[in-house]
Amino acid sequence: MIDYKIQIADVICKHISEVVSPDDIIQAPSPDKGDLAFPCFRLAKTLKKSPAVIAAELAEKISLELPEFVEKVEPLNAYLNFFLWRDHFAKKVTNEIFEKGKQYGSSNIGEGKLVPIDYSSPNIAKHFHVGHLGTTLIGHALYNIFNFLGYKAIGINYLGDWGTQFGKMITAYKKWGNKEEIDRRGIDGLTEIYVRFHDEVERDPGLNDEARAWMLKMQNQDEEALSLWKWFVNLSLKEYERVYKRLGITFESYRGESYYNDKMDAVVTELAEKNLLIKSEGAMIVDLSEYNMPPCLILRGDGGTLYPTRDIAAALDRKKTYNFYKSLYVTALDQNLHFAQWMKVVDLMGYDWAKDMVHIPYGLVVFEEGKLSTRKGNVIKMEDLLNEAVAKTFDIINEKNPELPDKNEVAELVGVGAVIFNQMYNNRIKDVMFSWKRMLNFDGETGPYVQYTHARACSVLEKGKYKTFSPSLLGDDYSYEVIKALNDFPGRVIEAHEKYEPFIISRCLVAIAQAYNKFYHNNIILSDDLELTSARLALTDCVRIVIETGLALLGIKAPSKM
RNA sequence: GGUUCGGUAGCUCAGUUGGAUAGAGCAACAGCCUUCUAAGCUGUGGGUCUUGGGUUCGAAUCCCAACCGAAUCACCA
Repeated sequence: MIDYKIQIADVICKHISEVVSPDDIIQAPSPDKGDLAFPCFRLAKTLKKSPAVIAAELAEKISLELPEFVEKVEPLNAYLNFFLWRDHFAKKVTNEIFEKGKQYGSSNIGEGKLVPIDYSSPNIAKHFHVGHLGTTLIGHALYNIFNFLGYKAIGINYLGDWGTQFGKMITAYKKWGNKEEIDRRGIDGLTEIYVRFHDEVERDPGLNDEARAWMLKMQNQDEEALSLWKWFVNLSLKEYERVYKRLGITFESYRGESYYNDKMDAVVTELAEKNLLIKSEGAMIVDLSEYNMPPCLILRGDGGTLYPTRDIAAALDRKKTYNFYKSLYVTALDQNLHFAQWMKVVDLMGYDWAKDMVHIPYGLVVFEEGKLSTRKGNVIKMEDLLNEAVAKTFDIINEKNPELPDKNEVAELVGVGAVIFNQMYNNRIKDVMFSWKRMLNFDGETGPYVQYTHARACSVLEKGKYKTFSPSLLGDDYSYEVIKALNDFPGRVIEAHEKYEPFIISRCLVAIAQAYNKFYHNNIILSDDLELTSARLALTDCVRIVIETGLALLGIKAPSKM
C-alpha cells in the first residue's frame, strides 16, 4: 500500500504548494468511502479556503491524471477519497504472493546483520513451567521474524545453571537423594529434595553452611561437586529438550551463567580501571544517581559476584563473539530496572554499542491464587499444559471429525499451536491471567481458528484444480476484503520486527482468516464456471500460503486437515 | 515516597503513530449444515475511551495534573 500512497501524494503535490507526504494518505474507514483518502484540513490555513472546497477543487484537477491503479477520486466534505481498481489490485497482490510463495513478506533489509536474541533461559533443576511461556515463545517468534527479514538471528539460551541453589541441591542430594530414583524422575526428583531442604533448614540452619561449602567446592573445581552439578544440568536439559522439540525451538548457543564464571574478574578489573567502581555499604557499586537510578551492585560485601556482573560479562562476550547489530533480551517486565542499570554501566564503560542492546519486556503470567513458586510446588509445568491442550484437541477431533487420519499428530499440532497463539495474541506488555478456560477455548480469535481456516483452504484446493486465472474475477466485496487483508501482511511483518511485537502478525492472520471465512461462506468456490472457479481457487491458494507463512513465523505449524 | 508499566463494552483485548459513525473475540440471546470442513457464518444487546484541564480545524491517541492497579527500588536471579 505504501507504493500507492507515494504515487497519490505525488499527484496531489503537483497541484498545491504544500508538501504532501505518503504518511498524509490514510486508509478509508469504510468501503463506501473508497480505499485511500487524503484529509484536506491542514491546507485550509495556507490556501485560505475551506477544506471541503479544497477537496472538491483538487478532485477536479487530479481526476485527469490519476495513477493507473486508481479508478476514481471523489471529494466528500473535507476528504479526498480514492477508489482503487480492484482487478489491478488483485493482480498485484496475487502475483506477488505466487512469485514469492512462502517468502511472501520476507525481505533482505537485515542482510549481513547479526542479532543475538536471549530468550527462554530456564533455571536448571527447576521445571519448565508456564512462567517461561512469554520469554520462550516471544523470543522464538522474534528469532523467526528477524531471520525472515534477512537478519542472522542467533538464539541464545542463557541457562540459569550456576548459583547458590546448587549448593543446596547437592547438600539435599547427599542427605536424602537416591541416584536411581532421581535418574528416573528427573526434575520431579530434584524438586522434591529441594523442597525438603527448605523445610529442614528451618529446624537445622546448619544446612545452609553445608550448602555454602558445596558451592565453594563447585567454584574451586572440586570433582565430585562438579560432576553432581553436571548431572543436574543434564537431567534438566532432558526435560527442556522435550519441550523445545514440541515447540520446534532450537538454539545456537547454550552459554549459561556458568560459562561466565571465570570471566567476571576481568569485568571487575575493567570497571575499577575506568574509575567506575566505588565502595558503598561494604559492597562495590557503580553509582548511577546522575541517571536517576539506584546504584548497580557489582560485588557483594563478601566479594561474590552478582547478576549484573554476569550480564555485563555476557554482553561483552556477545559483542566479541558476534559483533552484533542489535542484541535482544526477552525477559519479564519486572527486570526493567535491572536491565536499565547494567546497560547504563556498559555505556559508562565507553562502549558505544550499549545503545544496540534492547530489553524486550513482557507481562507476567499471573494466577488467581497469586504468584508462582517452585518452592511451594504450585507451578503448572509446560509439559502438563501442552498435554492438556493436546488432549482437549483430541476430544474435539473425535467429536467433529472422527474419521480424520493421523489424529494424534494433528492434535499435537493444534493443541500446541493453541498455546503458542494464545501467548502471542496480545501486546507483550500486558500481564496475562492464566485461565484454563481461556487457554483451552478454541473458538473465535485463536490459533485453532487460524489453523482451521488454513485446513479449509487446503481441503478446497484438494478438490479443485486450477492452472491460470483471471484476477479481474475477484472484484466482489468478499474477495476484495481478502485481497486487502493479504496485502497487509508484508507491512505487518516489518512492523512486528520494528516493535518487537509478534502479536501484530497474529492479529493480521486473524484478519485474513476472518475475511476468508466470510468469502468462503458467501461465495461458492467450486462451480461449473471454470473461469470463476480458477480465480477463487487461486485466491484460496494465496490465503493458504500466507497463513502458513505467518503461523510459521509465530512458531506454529499448519496441518492441511483437522 | 522515587522510577517503570498499565487503565477502552460484563470479561480478554485491538485501535494503522492526530482524522470521517471507537472495533474484534469471549460470555448471553436469536438464526444458518441434502452446498467446497459448523473449530465456521449472520444478527441482537452492551461505551462518560478512569477524571479534570490544555494544545487545534479535529484527541482514545500528544502535553500537564489527579485518581486507581501492577512491578521495582543494596548485596537473589
